[in-house]
Amino acid sequence: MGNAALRELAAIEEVPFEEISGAVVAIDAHNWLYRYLTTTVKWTADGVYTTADGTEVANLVGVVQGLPKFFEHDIVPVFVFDGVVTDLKEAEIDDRRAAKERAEAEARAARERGDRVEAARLEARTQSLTETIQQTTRELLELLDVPYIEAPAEGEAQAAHMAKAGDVDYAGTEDYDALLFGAPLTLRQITSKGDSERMDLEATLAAHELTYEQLVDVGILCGTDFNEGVHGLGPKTAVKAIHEHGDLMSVLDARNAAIDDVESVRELFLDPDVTDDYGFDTALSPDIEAARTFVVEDWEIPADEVARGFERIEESVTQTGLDQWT
DNA sequence: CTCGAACA
DNA sequence: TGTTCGAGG
Repeated sequence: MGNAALRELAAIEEVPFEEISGAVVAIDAHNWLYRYLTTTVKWTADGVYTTADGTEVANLVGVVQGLPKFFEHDIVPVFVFDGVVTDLKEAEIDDRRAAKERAEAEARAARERGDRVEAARLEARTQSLTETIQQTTRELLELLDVPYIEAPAEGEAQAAHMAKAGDVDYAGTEDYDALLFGAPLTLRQITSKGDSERMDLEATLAAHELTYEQLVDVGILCGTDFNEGVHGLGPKTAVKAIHEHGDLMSVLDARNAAIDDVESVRELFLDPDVTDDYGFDTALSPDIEAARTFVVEDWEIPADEVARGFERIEESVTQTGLDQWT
């Protein structure tokens, strides 16, 4: 869909990790877990990260391997979990569910004709963030004393809100929607090896001579997770149209186009369901032994899969002294 | 989401 | 030149 259109418009700059040392980042937990699981941990079909009763907990490996990245650069993550799913997102979720079911059927077929490699490849696409995955992630974060909060609705919106309020320095997500939710600064690619990317809302607005409200309108015209965009409108044309007509409604009128629930979608970005009722401590004192027991004994993850991760966490505690962050 | 190819 | 579409992660 048209979400990537925003990349074309966004003011993005690479930043070395040294430059963001000491930053507090509100991490979109869903986005982070998903990215980590698909790129680094490789959700597998062979059951390595599955308990005897068949529960998939690859997330625990992801968390243990992913946290050192923050610790080693003195970055404090505050994980933000999603709350209730917006009705408007249901269409998108239906699409994903359909894709997942298709992949499951294809995987079954591949397995039946004896193509194990193909079956494994397809099964990797059928994974989703289960309740267990989210809950065990919370429990592990608690043991490691890493702060997390619950969003009333979209985690993305809540992270943006915290950044806007100045309670964190950045929203952390791959999703360009962060811009539409009004996050002043967003960090992207915090999981990957190389430099991270900083996305700047003010600079984006300035570069295209748009107000924040107009940028939201441009995003909606191109399409978001919450609405289908207008056919034929990509980033360039949408900006041109907003300049010409002023706002979303005028553009739709002029082109004789319509978007389902436009007002609700706009409202969702401009006045999202978020809370100010959060608090977190950035001084961390992780209980590494308890965390290791939780992962290895309670959830049956092979000890060597997480050994290096825990080692790195331990090293950052003793070397930089996590509990000295305040 | 990202990339690359096809297409007005 | 900008948008769409499909495959892969």
